[in-house]
Amino acid sequence: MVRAPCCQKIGLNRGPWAAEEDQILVNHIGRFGHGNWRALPKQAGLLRCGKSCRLRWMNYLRPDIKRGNFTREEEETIIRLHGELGNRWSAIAKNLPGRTDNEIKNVWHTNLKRRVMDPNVPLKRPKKNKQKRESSRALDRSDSGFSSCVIDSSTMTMETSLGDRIGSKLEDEFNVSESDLSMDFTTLETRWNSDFSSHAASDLLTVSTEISTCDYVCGNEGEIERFWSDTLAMESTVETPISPSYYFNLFNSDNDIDFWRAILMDTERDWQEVSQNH
DNA sequence: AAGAGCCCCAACCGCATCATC
DNA sequence: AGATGATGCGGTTGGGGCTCT
Repeated sequence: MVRAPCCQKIGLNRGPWAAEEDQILVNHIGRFGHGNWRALPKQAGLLRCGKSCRLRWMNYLRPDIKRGNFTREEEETIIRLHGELGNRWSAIAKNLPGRTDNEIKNVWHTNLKRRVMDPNVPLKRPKKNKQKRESSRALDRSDSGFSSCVIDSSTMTMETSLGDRIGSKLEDEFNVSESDLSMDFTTLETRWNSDFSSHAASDLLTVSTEISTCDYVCGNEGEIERFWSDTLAMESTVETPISPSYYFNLFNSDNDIDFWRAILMDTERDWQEVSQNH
């Protein structure tokens, strides 16, 4: 019996994903999840096969994927597990959080295999920050430069020019004083409940977008900014359930693009719920 | 500077397995 | 229990970027 193709391929896009397609897929999964891959592309308005969407999400767009070079420990884990499990890449990937089976398979074939066969063989040319394909850079997380954020999240005290910039934004638009920005979290929560929570979603997101895209936080000027300005350029006049913990965790120095994506997805979900209730 | 060859990795393909009816 | 559809998995490919000559 000949199995029918997983989808009607005539007229569907193939090959590298465009930034717009990535964004559509991320937005759609953020809103509705991915219960049915076969139906997803049609629902999302993507000219892609469901299988292709799944692969793109699982191997690249999923929020919990770790990018960048494999550490020595990860490589040793792969070598050890490959010795135990063989080419069961997905099983190996389960032991390496944030790494995909495809990525592990690639690193095995391109680097680790020859090291195992002959430990004296030198490593292949060291990986540099080589330019990736344009499409693959659409939502690239590996070079977002978020680590340069230096807010002290334990005390919520703003210490740098980033603080000045965001601080003035908060002062101007939310009537938040400098002393507010140095409050401990409990005080801040109280203050939020009494004063800040009446702001509309669009106002809050204007600030969070500015924070996420300002050059202090985003070293890779342009891409993330585009992503967020495009994605968040939606109107909302309703109040949202964005909580102070959410909002002020924006200042955590460990935040990266995954964090911002999670914010986006949750916010969109919240908007959906709020809109439905109106 | 240019081009040939190599390397890397995202994406594809086909088969296996699981889920549902 | 078997048919059918959906998803997962591993092997492979193709093209862009990098290095070498």
